[in-house]
Amino acid sequence: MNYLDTLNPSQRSAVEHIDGPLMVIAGAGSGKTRVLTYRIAYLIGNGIEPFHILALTFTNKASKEMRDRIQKIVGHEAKNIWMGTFHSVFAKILRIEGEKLGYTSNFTIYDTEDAQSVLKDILKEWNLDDKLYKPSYVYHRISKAKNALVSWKKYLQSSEWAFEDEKHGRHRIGEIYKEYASRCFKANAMDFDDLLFNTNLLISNFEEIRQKYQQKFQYILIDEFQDTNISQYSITRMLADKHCNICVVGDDAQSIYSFRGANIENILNFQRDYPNVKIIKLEQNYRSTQNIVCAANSVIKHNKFQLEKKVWTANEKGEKIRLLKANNEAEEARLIALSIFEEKNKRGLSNNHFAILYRTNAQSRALEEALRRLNIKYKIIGGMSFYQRKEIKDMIAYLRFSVNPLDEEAFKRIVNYPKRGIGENTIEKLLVTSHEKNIPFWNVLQQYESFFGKSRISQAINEFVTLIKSFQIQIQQKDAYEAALYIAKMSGVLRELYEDKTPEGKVRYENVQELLNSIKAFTDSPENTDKSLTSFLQQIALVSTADTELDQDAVTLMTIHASKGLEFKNVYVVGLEENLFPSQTMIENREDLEEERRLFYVAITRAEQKLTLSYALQRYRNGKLVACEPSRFLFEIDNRYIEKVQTVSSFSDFENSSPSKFSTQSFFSQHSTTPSYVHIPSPSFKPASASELRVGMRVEHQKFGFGIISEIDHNNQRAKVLFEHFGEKTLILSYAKLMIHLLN
DNA sequence: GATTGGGTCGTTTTT
DNA sequence: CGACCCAATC
Repeated sequence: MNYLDTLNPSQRSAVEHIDGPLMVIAGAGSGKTRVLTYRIAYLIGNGIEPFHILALTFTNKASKEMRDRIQKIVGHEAKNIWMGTFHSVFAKILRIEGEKLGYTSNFTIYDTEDAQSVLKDILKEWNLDDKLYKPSYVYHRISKAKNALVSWKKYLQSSEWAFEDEKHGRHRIGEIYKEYASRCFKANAMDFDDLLFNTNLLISNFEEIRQKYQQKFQYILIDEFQDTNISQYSITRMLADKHCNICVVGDDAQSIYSFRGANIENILNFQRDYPNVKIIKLEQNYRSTQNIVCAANSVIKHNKFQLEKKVWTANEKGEKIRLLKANNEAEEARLIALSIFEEKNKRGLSNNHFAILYRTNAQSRALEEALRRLNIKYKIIGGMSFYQRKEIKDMIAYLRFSVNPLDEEAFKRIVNYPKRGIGENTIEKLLVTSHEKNIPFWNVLQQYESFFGKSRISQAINEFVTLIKSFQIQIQQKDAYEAALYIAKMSGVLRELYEDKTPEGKVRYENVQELLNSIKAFTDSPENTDKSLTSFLQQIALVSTADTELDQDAVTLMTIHASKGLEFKNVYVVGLEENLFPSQTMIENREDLEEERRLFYVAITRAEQKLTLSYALQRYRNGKLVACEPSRFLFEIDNRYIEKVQTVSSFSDFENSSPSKFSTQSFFSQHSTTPSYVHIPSPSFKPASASELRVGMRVEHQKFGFGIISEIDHNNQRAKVLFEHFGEKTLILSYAKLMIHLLN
C-alpha cells in the first residue's frame, strides 16, 4: 500500500491502528483529514466491509471531500460507507425507525426560524413579556437542555435548571419547553436538537434497535471531536459499546462551538470512558510558514485549558505577519482590497488564493463594496443562505405541507400566499380550536364548515384543502421534480412572482426556478437512490453555509467559524477591535474569552503563506459611529512575528509625504466607477508594474479619493486608473486635481 | 382582510 | 441602515 509511505510516523501509526479506541489530537494543519481518509481506506484494505464503517464529520462538505478522496484509493466501495454530519446521518436513521417514537417517516425538520416562530406563538398566547422571554433566548435554553440530554420532564424536576432560570426571573421556561415539545410532536416535526435527542431515546430505549446499529457500525470515526456535545457523544458511545472500535480526531485548541453545546470536556471524558485508549498526537504542521505557526502558538499559550502539545513546522520562515491600522471601517476595507489587488499583480496569484475572515456576518458589507470597486470577484459563504430567502422558504413550505400536513409552520406560511382571502383571524381561530380540542388542525381544516358554518371563508378553505390534496396525489405518483413543478404552478406561487415586474421580483422568480432546477438535479443524480420529495426536503434542511462550493475563482469572504477546516495562501483577518473580536458578550466571562482566543487561533492557522491582520479606529454600530480600540489579542502575539505596516491611509497622510514624489494634473472623467486614463507625470518614470503607482485625487477642495493603476500604456505615457471613493456614495466627476504618487 | 406608513429596535458564531 | 411590528385606513 504505497499511500502509507507519504505519512510521517505518528500519522502512520494512527492510520494503522485498527481495533480498539483511538484518540488523535491533531494540531492545525497537521494532516488530520489525510489521516482520517487513509485510515478508512486502510480499514477497507484490511477486509473490513465499508457498510460496517460510520464516519461522522462536522459539515457535509467535509464528508463529501473525504468520500471523494477515499474513492480515489479504494474505488466504488467507498459509496457504502455511512458518512455524513451527525444531523444528516441520524435524520436518516430516524426516518427509518422514528415510528417507534411516534413520528412518521416524512417528519419535518424545523429550522431555527420555524422553531422560534412556534415559541413566539406560545409566548403570545401565554401573555409573557417578550423582553424577558425573548424567543431566541428561550430557544437557546431549550436547545442547551436537549443537547445535555435533559428532557422537559427532567427540566421541570431539576432544581439546577430551575435555579438558573429563577436567577433571571424566568421561572416558566420549563413549562414553555414542555408545550414547545408537545407542539413540535403534534406537527410531526423535529428541530435540529431533536434529531440528536430522539436518536438517543431510540438507541437507549429500544434494545433491538441498539443491537441492530451496534452490529452495523463496527467501526466509528468522529471528526472535529472537540466540537461534539454531550448528546452526540452519548449516541456514538452507545453505538460503539459492543465493538469499542471508536476513533476520534480533534484539536482542543480549535474548539469554537460551545454556544451550540459543544463540550470540550468530551476529550477528557473519552479518556475516562476508554481507559485503554491509544492517544496519538500530530504536531507537525505542513500548512503554514514558521512565522505563522509561531505566532499562533504565541497566542494560544495564553489559554489555561489546553492539552499539552507542541505544534511545529519544517517549512520556511516566511514573511512576517502584517498589521494594518485604518481610520474607519470603509478605509479598512479599501486597504484590504488594495492589498489583494497588488498582491495578485506582484505574485501572479488568482482570487481563490485569498480569504477574508471576520467575526460577524455584518462585517462583509464594507468589504464587498471595496472589492467591487476594484473589480475583484468575491463570494460570501454564509450570511443569508439561498434556502433562507423568503420566496424559497415559501415554496419549500408548500412542499413541506404537502408531504406532512401536520406541519403547522409550513401551513402558516402558505395558507394565504398567494392571497386567498384567509386572514389572520381565521387562522388563529383554526389553530386555537385545534389546540383546545386536541384535533390535528389538518382535520379541522377539512371539516371547517361543521365547526364554523358556511361562509365566504369556508369556500376559500375548501378550495385550499382540495388544492393540497391534489398535491398529495402528485407526490405519491410522481418523482420529486415533477411533483414540485406541479405544485409550483398550481399553487400560484410562480404566477405571483412572474407578475411582479420589479427587479427584486424578477430575482425572486429566478430563485424559485433555481430551486426547481436543484430538485431536478437531485432526481437526476444517480447517487440519490431515494428520489422522493421527503428525501429532498430532508437533505436541504441540513445543508450548512460552509457547504458551498469553493472552486470558482473568487476571493472568499466568511466568518471565522465557517472557515474551520479550510486553508488559503493569503488570509486577511479583519475587525480586530475590542468588543468586536473578542465580542462584547464574551468579554464578561473568562472561560468564554478562552474560546474567543481559540477562534483567533483558528483564524491565524488558516493561512499558508501570508497573514494580514487589520483593525479600524472607528466603526458604525447601531448606526452610530463609535471609537474602537485595538483588540487585546493583538497584544498577545509575540512582537517578533509582526510587522506594523505604515499605510497611506488618508488624504492628509498622502499630502504630507515627501513632495518630490508628487505631481499634479487636471483630470476629466464621466463617472467615478469607469476606468479613466491619467498621464504619467515624469517621462523618465517607467514603472515596472502597476502596483508601483498610486493616484490620489481631490475635487472641489473636500471630496477626495484614491485610484489605483490597473494598466500602463508606455507608448502614450499614460495609465488606466480605477477610482474608488470614500466620503461620497457616488461622485460624478467633472473636474479633479490629481496627485500622482510614485512609490519608488 | 389588505395595504400603507410610522416607529422601534437591535448586533455573535450555526447544524 | 434595515428588518420587523403595530396601528390606522381603505
